[in-house]
Amino acid sequence: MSKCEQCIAKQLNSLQSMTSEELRKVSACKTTRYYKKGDIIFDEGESLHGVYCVRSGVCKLTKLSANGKDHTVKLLGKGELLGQRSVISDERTNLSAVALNDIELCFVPKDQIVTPLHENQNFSFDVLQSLAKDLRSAEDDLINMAQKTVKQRMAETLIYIQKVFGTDASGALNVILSREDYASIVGTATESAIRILSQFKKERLIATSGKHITITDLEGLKRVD
Amino acid sequence: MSKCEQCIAKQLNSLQSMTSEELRKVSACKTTRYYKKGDIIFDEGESLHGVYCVRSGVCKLTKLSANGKDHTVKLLGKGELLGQRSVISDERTNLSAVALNDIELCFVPKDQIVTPLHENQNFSFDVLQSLAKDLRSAEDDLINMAQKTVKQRMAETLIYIQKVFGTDASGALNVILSREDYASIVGTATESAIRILSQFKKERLIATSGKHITITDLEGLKRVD
DNA sequence: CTTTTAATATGATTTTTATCATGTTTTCCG
DNA sequence: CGGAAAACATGATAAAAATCATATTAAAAG
Repeated sequence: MSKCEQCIAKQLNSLQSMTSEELRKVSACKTTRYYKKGDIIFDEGESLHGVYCVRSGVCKLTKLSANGKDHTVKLLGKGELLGQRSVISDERTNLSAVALNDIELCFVPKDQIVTPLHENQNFSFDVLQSLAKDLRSAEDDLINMAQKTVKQRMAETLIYIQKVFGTDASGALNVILSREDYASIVGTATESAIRILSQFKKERLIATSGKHITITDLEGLKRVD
Repeated sequence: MSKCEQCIAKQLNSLQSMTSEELRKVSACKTTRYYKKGDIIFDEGESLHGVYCVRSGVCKLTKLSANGKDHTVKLLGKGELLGQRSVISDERTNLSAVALNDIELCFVPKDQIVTPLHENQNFSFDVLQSLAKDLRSAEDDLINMAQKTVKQRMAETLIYIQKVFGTDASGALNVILSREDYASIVGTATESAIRILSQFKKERLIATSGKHITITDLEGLKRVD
C-alpha cells in the first residue's frame, strides 16, 4: 500500500502539518477504500470512527430535509477530508457522503487525528484555519441562497465546478452530475434546474451533450440575473 | 476595571480554557468598549486587531449583498466572541457587526488570542470545537434557507430568539428587533416579514405590541408550514 | 407640542419558482 | 438486443414571494 508521506492528496490538506512521526503512524494504520458511483460513504447520524481523505474522485455531502428532498452542501475532491468535523466535535455526522463517481478514499482512524490535535500545535492550528475557511464559505453560501435567484445560483454553481474541478480535453466540466444533482446543489426543483440549463443552452452560455456540460460563455454566465 | 478571571461571560466561551496566567494577561490588556443601539462595531472588509467578547447586550453579524440588502447571519449575546474567525484565519472580516441594543464589549488584542492558540492545547482544542459547532449550525441554516418557506423560517427565528435570549417579565422576547431586522434574518422582503408577523398575530401564534413580540402558541409556531 | 421622518400595515400586481402532467430520450439490465 | 426504468424535457397551472403603491401609526426632532 502506498505511503501517506509521498501522497499528493495530503499536500492539499491539514495532514501536511503533521510531524513525520505522526504521518508514519497514520500511514501504517490507514486503509484504502473504493466506492462506486452512487455508493454511500456514510449516512447522516452515523458515528464515524475516523476521517476519510479523498485520493481520487469526487463525492458530495448532502442532508435530507423534512420535505424528503436532499440538499447538497458541498462537493469534495482530491485531498479534501470527510468527517473531520464530526470527529473533532465528537458528534454524529450531520451530513451524508455519497460518491459521485468511482472514488478512492483513505480511511484514517479517529485516534490518529485526535491525538495529534492535542499534541501538535502546528497541526491543530492548521485544522483550525481550515475550519475557519469552511465556516466563511458556509456563510457566503447562506447569503447566496438567501439573496440570489435560482438562475444566478445555477450560473455560479457551474462556474464553481469548472474552477474547482476543471475541464476535460474537450472543455467539458470534469464532474458529471445529473440535473437532479444540480437541483440539489442550487436548492431548487429538478424541473427548474432542467429548465434553467436548457435556457442557458439556448442563450449559448453553455453547451450540453447529455450530462456533459461545457461553459461556452463564462462572462455571460457571470452576468446572469 | 473588572477582571476576566471572575467574568461570567467568559464561562460561556473558549476563554475558559486558558491557563490562569494567560487569562491574567488578557485581563491586563483588555479594554471595555460601549456601543449604543445601531452602532457599528466593525464593518465587513476591516482588518481586526483583536477579538470582542460580549459582556452584555446583543449584536448582529450582517453582510451586504450585491442587491444592496443586508443579510443577518447570526445574533450574538452574552459570552459570545466576535471576530474570532477573522483573527484565526488572519483575513479581513467577512461580516459587519452592529449593536442591536446598548452593549458592552471587551476587546482583547489579537496576540493574546493567537499566542495561546499556538501554545495551549486545551485552548486551541476548545476553539476548534466551537468552530466545528458554528460550522454545523451554518450548514443547518443553509439547508433551512434552501428548503423551508419564509413562513417557516420566520416561525423558527421567533422560537430561536426566545430560546437563546429568553423573555422578559411580561413574557415578551427580550431581544427587540424591527420588522426589517426580522426580514434580514429570515431572508425576505420587509413587507413579507410584516405580513407574516401580522398573520401569526391573527392566528394567535404570537401577540405583538409595537416591537414587543410574545410567543403565545409555541406548539402552533412549530407546526407552521 | 407639532412637524417631520421612519416604521408598520395592507392591497394590488408581477415575478419567480414549484408542482402537476405528459412526452421523449437515455441508460441500465436480464 | 429489447424492454423497463430512470433521466431529461417542456407545457400548463398554482403557489410563494417580491415589488409597487399608498395609508396609517409611532418615533424622533425641533
